[in-house]
Amino acid sequence: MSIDGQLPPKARLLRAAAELLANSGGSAVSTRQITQQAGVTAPTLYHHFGDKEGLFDAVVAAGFDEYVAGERDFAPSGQPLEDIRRMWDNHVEFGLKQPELYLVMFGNIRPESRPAIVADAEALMEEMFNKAAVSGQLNVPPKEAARSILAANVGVTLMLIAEKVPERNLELSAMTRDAMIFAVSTEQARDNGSDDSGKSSVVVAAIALNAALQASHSDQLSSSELKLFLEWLHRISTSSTS
Amino acid sequence: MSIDGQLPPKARLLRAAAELLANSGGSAVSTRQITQQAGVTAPTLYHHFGDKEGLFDAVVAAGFDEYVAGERDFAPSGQPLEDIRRMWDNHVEFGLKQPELYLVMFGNIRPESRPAIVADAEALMEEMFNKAAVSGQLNVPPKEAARSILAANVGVTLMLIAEKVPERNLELSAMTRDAMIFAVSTEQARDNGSDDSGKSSVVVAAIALNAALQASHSDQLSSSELKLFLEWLHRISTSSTS
DNA sequence: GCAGTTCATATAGCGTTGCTATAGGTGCTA
DNA sequence: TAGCACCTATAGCAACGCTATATGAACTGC
Repeated sequence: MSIDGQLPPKARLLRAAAELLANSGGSAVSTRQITQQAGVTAPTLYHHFGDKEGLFDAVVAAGFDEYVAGERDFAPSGQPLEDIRRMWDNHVEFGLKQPELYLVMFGNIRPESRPAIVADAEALMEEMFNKAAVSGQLNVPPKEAARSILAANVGVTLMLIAEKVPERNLELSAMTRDAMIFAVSTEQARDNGSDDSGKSSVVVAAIALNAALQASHSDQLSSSELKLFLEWLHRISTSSTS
Repeated sequence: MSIDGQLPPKARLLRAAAELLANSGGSAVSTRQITQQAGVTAPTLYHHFGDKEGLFDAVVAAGFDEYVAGERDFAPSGQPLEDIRRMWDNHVEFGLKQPELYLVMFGNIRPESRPAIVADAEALMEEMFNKAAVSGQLNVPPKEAARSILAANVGVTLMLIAEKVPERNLELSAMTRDAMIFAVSTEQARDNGSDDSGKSSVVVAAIALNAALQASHSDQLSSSELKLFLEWLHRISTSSTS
């Protein structure tokens, strides 16, 4: 199962490490696995990459190029905030598509040691926020906005990765994304008081009622009634959120 | 350097693990270190805790108690959203005070394996959001709000931990916190005379929901369902919930 | 008081990990 | 051909998580 062919050992090591990482399923990947799959022996790895972390950094660098490509490849829409929204989604998508690589990049956290890649990602996002700031759409400095959004973006992505696939709910991402972007922006489209105010008041009321019922051990309703009742409330409160 | 004294080996192991973890400075802690410092041998560890992760889980459980104590120990201000704000700050403070322990609790992420502790923390926060929902201060379901806020809270805390101490800027936390809380809240609750919040809100919410349902041609429910539903709402809203 | 049982700890060692001291091969320039 | 970098392999070290096995201690039933 080794990677034969004409590639030089260094490239074979990179490729083997990336493949094993992608298929590891969360368990650790050993240097012996990597060198065996690459068809080389241990000293070759350490000659080219110094140590295991060096190899992983190199893999991450390649992964980051892919990440950056995803972050840049859409045409600027002229609306920086819309671009940032897409940046967020690209970030989450990248994390869910390659969770192991993402975890090496963003999940390998140790106190007071900030991976260079985080700074790079932050710079990428700050660059985008600068455009928003130029057009007066920001109410906080771009740097702060980028740091804040990236932190939330990483937090959401990590939480989604930790969840089992069938339970992953991208609403979490969309909601957090919009909340954060709105918070740093100057747009005031919050309360239009227009048509959907009726709808949203249903939602608010249903949510409040639902919570109140769960809080008080309501003996107004039998348990089976209550169950159905709550199910309806849930249907209402989740169906009409737009 | 071993922990002598009268404590049973199990407690000594827990204590040694917690101490070593707190002083590890980010590097890994081995079972040999732990057993040596505890003054026992390896099989004792595995007899009591199964494996290394079991021991760490036990340490985390103790750490979580401390975390929960921090999250609960302030008196409810009567303003749930204000309490949530303090919850957020407690979370960050806990993470910065004991980064290694925090990383074991919230930073040990693997795909599709969600640590039980995350679910616990989420439940704790959801509980608080339920109170906010009761007083009609939420515009999203409490569960979604809790997940979203917790994700952002963890993301911010991890990012702060990764930064070198002198560069840590708590503005990042405050800003993200307020952004998230604002986003899930119904900002209208500001000028409420807070009198009619609480238990009677069941009635208020039920009435509001009732009116809203009748106003909109709700096609979420069938007509017979709606009839029964409204009957229940009537029962609830005309009786006093304890 | 004594055998039987269970719990708790120790001795010794297995297999794997990341990594390296040393040496040998390969291809280039002179 | 000689010399010199560069690259790779053999073999093995120390540390890791973990365990098969055995021994001691404490309690139970008769």
